[in-house]
Amino acid sequence: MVLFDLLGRRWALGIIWNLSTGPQTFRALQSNCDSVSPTVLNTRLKELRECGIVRNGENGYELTEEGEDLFTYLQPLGHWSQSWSHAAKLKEVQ
Amino acid sequence: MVLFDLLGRRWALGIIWNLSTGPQTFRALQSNCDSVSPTVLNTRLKELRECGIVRNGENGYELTEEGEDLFTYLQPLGHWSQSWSHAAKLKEVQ
DNA sequence: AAACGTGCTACAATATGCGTAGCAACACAT
DNA sequence: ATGTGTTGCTACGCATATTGTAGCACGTTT
Repeated sequence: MVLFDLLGRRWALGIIWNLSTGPQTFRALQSNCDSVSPTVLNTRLKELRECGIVRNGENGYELTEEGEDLFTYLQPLGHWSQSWSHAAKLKEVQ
Repeated sequence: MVLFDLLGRRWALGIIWNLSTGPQTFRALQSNCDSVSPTVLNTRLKELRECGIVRNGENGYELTEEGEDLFTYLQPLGHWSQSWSHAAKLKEVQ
């Protein structure tokens, strides 16, 4: 339940998702996340760092081993969301 | 990304998680979610219903087929979170 | 009728997020 | 050394979201 509290905050999932493609600078991450305000981005990064999911490495922010691990469990959601948004759009049309 | 926006709202994940154990009444769900305020619970339920993840059935609120499907992808996160919170606690001790 | 549980709303207080501006530190070129 | 650029990040005021408490309207049971 603690995990849901952490992930159930705005942009937490998006940040992890974006970092899965590789290390990014603060600003790059910001623009990739639909221009989140730096205030929130910094807060989320701080939380995720404290939980050992993200770290500030050589090439900017990146997922830790635990973060990568978490992402592998998160990835299936991406596939599901595609078919889901597809079905949702079909319903809109009706 | 739309999915992350939906799930990245407070209690959205918790609601789905709780409903996975079976249908629940509004109030039961509320007390199981750490006494969320009814305002938020109702808002989340409305959103989740509009997205076809949750519905109001005979025995109270329950997951739709799509909701159940989503949960199967969510479930591995529960396992991961256990080992993760364990590791996190170990770090606190240090 | 009285008592209960149901889903849900109203309202004020608080927390959280957003958007903009801008700082300090560093790199590099002029 | 002075400008120019990028970096991570903070300050601040405003907007939105969430919380907590109270209570309504409805149906069922007593």
